[in-house]
Amino acid sequence: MLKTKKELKEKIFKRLSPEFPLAAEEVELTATPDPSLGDLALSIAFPLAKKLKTSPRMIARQAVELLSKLEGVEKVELAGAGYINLYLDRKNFFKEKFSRLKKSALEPEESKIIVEHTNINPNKAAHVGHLRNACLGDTLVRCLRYKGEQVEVQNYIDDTGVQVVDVVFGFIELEKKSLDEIKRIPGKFDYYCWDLYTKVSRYLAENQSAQDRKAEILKRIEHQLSPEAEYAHYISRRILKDHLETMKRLSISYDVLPCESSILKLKFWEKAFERLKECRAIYLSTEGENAGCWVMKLPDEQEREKIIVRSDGTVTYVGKDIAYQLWKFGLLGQDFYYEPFIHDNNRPVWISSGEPTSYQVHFGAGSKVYNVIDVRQSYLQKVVVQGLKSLGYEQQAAKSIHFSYEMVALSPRSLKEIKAEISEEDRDRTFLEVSGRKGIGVKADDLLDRLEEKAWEEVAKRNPDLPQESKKQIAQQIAAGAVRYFMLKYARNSLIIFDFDEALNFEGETGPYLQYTAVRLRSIFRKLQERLGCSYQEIIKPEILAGSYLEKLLPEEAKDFWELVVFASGLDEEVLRAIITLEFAGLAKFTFNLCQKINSYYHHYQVLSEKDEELRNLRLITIYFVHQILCQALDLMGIQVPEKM
RNA sequence: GCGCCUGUAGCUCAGUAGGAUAGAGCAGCUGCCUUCUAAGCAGCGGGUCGGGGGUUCGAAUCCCUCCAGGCGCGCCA
Repeated sequence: MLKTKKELKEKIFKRLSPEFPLAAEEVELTATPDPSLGDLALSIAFPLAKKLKTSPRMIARQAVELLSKLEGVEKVELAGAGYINLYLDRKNFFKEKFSRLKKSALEPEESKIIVEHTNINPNKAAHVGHLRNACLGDTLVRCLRYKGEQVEVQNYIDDTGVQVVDVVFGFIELEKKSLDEIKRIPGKFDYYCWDLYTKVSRYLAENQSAQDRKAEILKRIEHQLSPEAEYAHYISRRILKDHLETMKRLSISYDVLPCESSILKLKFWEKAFERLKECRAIYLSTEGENAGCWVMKLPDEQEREKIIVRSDGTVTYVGKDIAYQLWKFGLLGQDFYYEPFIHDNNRPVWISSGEPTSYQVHFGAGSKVYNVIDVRQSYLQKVVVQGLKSLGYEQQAAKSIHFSYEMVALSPRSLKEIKAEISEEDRDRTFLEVSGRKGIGVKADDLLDRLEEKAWEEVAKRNPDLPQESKKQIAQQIAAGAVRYFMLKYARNSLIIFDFDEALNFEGETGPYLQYTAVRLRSIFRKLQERLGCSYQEIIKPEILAGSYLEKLLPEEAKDFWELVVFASGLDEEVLRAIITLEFAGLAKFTFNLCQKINSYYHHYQVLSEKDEELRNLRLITIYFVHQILCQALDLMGIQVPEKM
């Protein structure tokens, strides 16, 4: 539809501009409120009427005449107070759209786009909040690739930060475990550390004196001293592997894992620091409470200074982030070293190293960067962008996009289910923020396990004869589809108050409903082979569309057919809109509505039992068309289509 | 205190670079399985779009104001 609209707009402008004071970008084609009013609406008469001091209907009447016999348009009509409605040439439209199936009308604009997402501290298991981040990030990646962009997916690993230090502290000081003993801990290590981290947080809050010992461990890890650094390295790597396993369950993968330890080792910050000092982006505060710190000022926020380097000379998190952002744009003049960390579908996932390796691979140096981080870090992301601006990198600053989204919180019911211990002050709240520190959160794998269990039962009920292995695989696909749709269906500004009943629902506007729709469409083609002995490839050929098939349809079916085709053709527009607004709820809703329409369509119009062969084939081709687009949309959201359900 | 965000059906949410009659899902109630999978389809009921003012041909959408809620503003990450 994107292509059709673009071509039409140009033609319309050509016809109207000699007669009316009109700019090309003022020609807007929108959907009509009702398909019976035509396919596309032009509301240009309203602003023109104002300019020319006449009535919109007068303008519209004149425009309708000027637009007669437009190529690709069957009829132009005046409607309402002054709308100009266009009826598309159905036969040619469908023919063209069918021949362009699987071809995106979108075009790439960047040389290389970097998307950073997931970024879970490697000291505990992933929870539902992390799932939202990863699902949004991965969907963005898929949409950008569909648009034709070259995309590099990064997952930043804060392997030397205080959260990892807390767990190291727990193993050394509370559990008194040697590294070998830690290595022998069986089972899910991220779960083990989830509990330990909560214990440590409580212990540190109650024992102020332990803070010094923790600070010492932090220093020793930053300076790569034994044995603390080995602890941190082992723990973070093992948990990272667990995280990657969790994400794999959702078909989410990465190209490269840049680590904070490498940034420290290769002195990325020192380099950035020199530059920031040189161009006076930051300055040494000499008086007031920030005396002795290097600080940055945000131009529009007069009062506040942001501390970048502490008075003891250590750099803050945001400082390191500026250096990291410079590297992402290839502005640091230096790269990490890399080695393969794991293999995902025979493709290496690379991890950064501070030491030279034998691998000649390079990452970073993007022309546009998306950082998928929740809304609470908006201020810090602004500081990072300001850093780039101050260094004179205006263009890169403009292409540093903070993809922000609201957090996931837990409903009182969910809190009860996970048996969370809730403090007195939190008791009256209608929801509670996920907190790794307090151990309050729904672990990603727990949620996926519960979904899989439920899906398995449903599959077994319906398809008892399937082999165990198939049932398991289908259950996994359904569980993943449920999670991914759940995370996308809310607008990113909307706080998700997580509730098990809602997340575990497979009916209505859910991932499994979409999957079920695709599975059933697919089974029509399978049954075609089984019952009638012919494959759909024999029937669905482009030549068929050259015939006079559409004329065979009775008015009611013609209307339903056409509405379906026009709607399905909107995918490209929907994807482009999603990329521009960074909003995937619309794409999710579009796919859901497409499913509703196709479900309704083939309930009304039987396919295989239709005696009239031409009619049957036309229905088949319609269903094929929609099925293709549906599968594309599902793929963009990372939702797989099971063989059976 | 300052900044950002949110308020739409009983519940959860779409719809906001102004556009034709405000939409879904869940929950409730009616029908439809000897039929391409009932994880489905068809239908019914349900609304002062937080309140008030303004801008105009037209406002859920833009502006002002008030009310309610959330988040952020650390020499934490």
